Amino acid sequence: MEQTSSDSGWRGSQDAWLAAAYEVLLEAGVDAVRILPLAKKLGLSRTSFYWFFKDREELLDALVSRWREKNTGNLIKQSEAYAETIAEAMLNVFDCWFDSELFDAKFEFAIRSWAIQSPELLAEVQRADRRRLDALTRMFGRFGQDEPHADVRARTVYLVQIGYISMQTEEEVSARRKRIPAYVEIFTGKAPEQRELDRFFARHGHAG
Amino acid sequence: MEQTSSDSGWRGSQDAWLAAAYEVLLEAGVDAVRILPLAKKLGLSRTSFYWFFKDREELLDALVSRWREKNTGNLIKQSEAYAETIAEAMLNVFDCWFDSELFDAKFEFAIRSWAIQSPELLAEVQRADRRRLDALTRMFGRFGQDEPHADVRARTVYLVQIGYISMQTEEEVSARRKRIPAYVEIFTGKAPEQRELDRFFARHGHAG
DNA sequence: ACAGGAATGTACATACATGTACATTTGATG
DNA sequence: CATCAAATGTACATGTATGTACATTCCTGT
Repeated sequence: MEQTSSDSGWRGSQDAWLAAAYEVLLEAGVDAVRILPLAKKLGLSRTSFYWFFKDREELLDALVSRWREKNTGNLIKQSEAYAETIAEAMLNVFDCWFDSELFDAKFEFAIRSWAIQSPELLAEVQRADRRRLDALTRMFGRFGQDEPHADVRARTVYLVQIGYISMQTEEEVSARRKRIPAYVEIFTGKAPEQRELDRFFARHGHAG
Repeated sequence: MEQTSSDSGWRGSQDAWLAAAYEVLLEAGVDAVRILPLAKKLGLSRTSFYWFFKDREELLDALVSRWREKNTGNLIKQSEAYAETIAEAMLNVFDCWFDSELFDAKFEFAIRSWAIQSPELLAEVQRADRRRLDALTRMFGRFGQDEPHADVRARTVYLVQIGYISMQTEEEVSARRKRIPAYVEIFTGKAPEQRELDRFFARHGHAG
């Protein structure tokens, strides 16, 4: 069985370095992800890093892989989930914005900021954008929107979220929750039914 | 009279360094804004930089000032411009997204990415967000939206744009132009009149 | 044409990062 | 408990950045 950092007797591990790198990436951007500071953070010698990674680049690649595997897959899955109405479908997608297991917003922003200085990463981010937008467009298509409207509605939903992430706001969940009905109405052109909202809030463990 | 770089007999100038810094900031992010590379870019000795700026920080501050003065002011102005209908008001705001004199999207993104590693800058960006959102909310309020809807509509408009910027897409203007009617409809809940669109396109020098 | 400030360049001290070579310590296993 | 690979640490060579001191060159105005 594969060992994780916590139960091997050693202080360091590939995972520990990666976890530290992830934290720093989210808090301060790629350029702050440097081996020496990470070593200090972990209380390890800088050079033992090289036991787990060939060099800094390999660490950064590992961060990108982590992002790739998490965010895009779940968003597409949610936009393809079963729904009776467009409002319900919309709320399935909203799950991503309220469940950090499904979509890691801070990570997403850090990656996009990083892409400004890396053409390869930018290309990859744009591939992800296209896949996500396509999935959302198909969702609106399934509920009867014609092509141009489905496209622009998909963009609206997606870009509002990407924009929200880029604002780096720290808000109470309750404040964000209040906007949900209005967002659903604007995004889909139709106000959601109360029972649809109830189902959504129930999923997210809010008493009501 | 104040001299600008081009007509003083000197090769360097505060403006030349700032312009180079601006370019690099947009292309590669803050961490690429370093004096030595800038000097190479300008074909000057690194140290003559210190004639114009105390240190790197002063240069970075100048970049922030530049951003502050440009983007926020114009966006607010456009959202307060005269309009007969909400669609027309919306299109006044759209001016910003189609005229780089009014709003510098790449600059905006570079600043936001920078903010990830600078709490002071983040605070300033968030102040700007608030001012801009308030102006947009007031705009929707003037056209009869009640508070919660005006707020969420303002957010939708603003976040779509911030999200678009964050995608770092390079698109033909024509592709973006096609989406305008659908966006106006989604953002305001009402399709724009043809004459309103005509007025908009005329402003932006498209034959029709 | 020359004085004097504006601008540039050279040289130096320093800081912080990377990565490699090699020695040392640590922990699991027989 | 001895062994051996896993993990850590020390030392060194190198690269790239910063900022200061000081000398030099260049433009402008008289």
